[in-house]
Amino acid sequence: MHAFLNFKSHLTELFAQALREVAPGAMQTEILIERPKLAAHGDYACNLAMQLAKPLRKPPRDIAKALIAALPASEAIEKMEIAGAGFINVFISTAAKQHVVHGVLQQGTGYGHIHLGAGRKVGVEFVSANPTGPLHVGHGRGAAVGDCLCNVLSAAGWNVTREFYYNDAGVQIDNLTRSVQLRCLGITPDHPSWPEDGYRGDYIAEVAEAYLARETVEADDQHVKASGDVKDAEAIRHFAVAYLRREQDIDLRAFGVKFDVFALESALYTDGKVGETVDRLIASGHTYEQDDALWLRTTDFGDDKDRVMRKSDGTYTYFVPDVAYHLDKWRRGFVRVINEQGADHHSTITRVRAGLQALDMGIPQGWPDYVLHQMVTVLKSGEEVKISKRAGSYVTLRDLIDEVGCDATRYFLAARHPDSQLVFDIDLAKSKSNDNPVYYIQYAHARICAVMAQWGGERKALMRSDVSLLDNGYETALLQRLIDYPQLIEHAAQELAPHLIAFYLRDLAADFHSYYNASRFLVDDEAVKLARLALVAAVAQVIHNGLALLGVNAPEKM
RNA sequence: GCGCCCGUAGCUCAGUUGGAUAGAGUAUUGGUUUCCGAAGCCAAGGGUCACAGGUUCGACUCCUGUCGGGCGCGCCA
Repeated sequence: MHAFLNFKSHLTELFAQALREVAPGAMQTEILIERPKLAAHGDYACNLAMQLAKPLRKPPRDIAKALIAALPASEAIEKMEIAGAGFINVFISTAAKQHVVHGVLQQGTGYGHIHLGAGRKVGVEFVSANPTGPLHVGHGRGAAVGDCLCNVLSAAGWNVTREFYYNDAGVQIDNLTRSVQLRCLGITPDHPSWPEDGYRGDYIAEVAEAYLARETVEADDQHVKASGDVKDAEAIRHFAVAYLRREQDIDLRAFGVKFDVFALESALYTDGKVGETVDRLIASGHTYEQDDALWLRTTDFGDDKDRVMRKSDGTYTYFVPDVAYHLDKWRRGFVRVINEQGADHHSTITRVRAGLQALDMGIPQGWPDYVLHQMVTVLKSGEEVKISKRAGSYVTLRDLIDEVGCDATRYFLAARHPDSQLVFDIDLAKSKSNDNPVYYIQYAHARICAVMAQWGGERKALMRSDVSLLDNGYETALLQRLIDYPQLIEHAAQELAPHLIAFYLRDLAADFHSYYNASRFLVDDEAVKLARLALVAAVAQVIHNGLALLGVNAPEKM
């Protein structure tokens, strides 16, 4: 029954058979079944006839006629029409659509899960903030988009690993260490001796205080007890990193995001992966020495200039461990890796891919994939808040969660195409939160729950409902919307476009609200009542499933 | 100067490997509640899809150029 609900693939198969008969020589033609915008154009449309017009040298409408004649019979199809330049519009019988109601109720939270990924391993790296301060709005967008993408891929049948990579050594961590150490000594950022590139935020003082108080810090990936020794820079570094990692963990938990793997840059050095990568790159012949430095000829792989691997002081530039890290991902068996990052780091893409190609180990050219989100600007009181870590003035993810709530923040940050810049107006999100689309969707869910509570019956009774009674315009629109859901998951997973979930749910909620206002569910006719309740229960289920992908709650009351 | 992303209604944004008459929300205007939640519903107005060429049965979508905005261009990460 479930497979039969996938009308799109069903029609694709039927048209493939018709194509074999009508045009045996044009087998390579791709069959595209799409959903027309207008209901008058049917439930599904096929443009095959127009594509064949040229190779067959026949009018598209004639080809359409031949295709329809050759199309194998199907109970799902009520009628077909030839329209426009040669579209074949297919109308699905209402009876065939009605199966979706019981299908959704039966599958419950599993409805929408498909087998596209076939259990293959995909690694998704996101957030990957360095432990030098709290997470800001940009990290929030990464967290919302990345986590939703993981949920979508998981629903699409992929075996997903969520990964967080961070730099726990290097120049920025040295600055952090020094800043904490100075705070321990009572020196504040307004003091003349405060270093130019020191961290000025108040949270540095909190780290220093905790260190002096010999606190123990338990982050998701490490536990550190402070020695309190102000002279021990190494101890301060360990403690500061753990402390700020813990702060990030608290924010991420409040945001509903969990990681499976935390990868430390320092570990890539200590376990020899960086060294091995360098050796392999040298052996592959893509490196050369110049000006006391070791260079990688990334221009061989599409970069606009070669990149330094080992600086003249003997240390490596950041992209070397990055390549080592991705080699490690490759070896861990990820057939696919997706890195969600801010677009300001887009130049790393070419370098990492070039490094992997230069290893000469058979890693595919376009590996790994990237999803880049554009900048988030924050408006407060009508003015842009400049995000500057050093100045200590920026909007943290925690601020947003506290002020507008986790649900609204996640929805806002995930509901846009990652490629478009995002203006997060805090005052608007706060003061007009009732106009927020997330509440509109949650309201639909809560409304259905209220109706179900008032009815008071058992879900089992809904499974026995006579869904053939669902045939008015509101009902068939909802049926089709529910049928679309698994294909939405497929599309969102293929395009790496989690924002599509948000728009779908908005439309589904709108269809429901219209239905609600035009009909009564708790009517005297028992059969009609059960059928309608079954439909809206299915709608609530899909809203629940979709919101879960966004990481947003589906409350029963609000 | 070079590279990447973006430009769609007053505002915020969708637009499914190129499809039929370009869609939502918001704002504006009008209507809607003896009845399951009005955080709702119904309706109206609002467009040279930045601009100019090109590709073809067909372009918001692909190509080229121009203009405008963002980001990046280090032996920083």
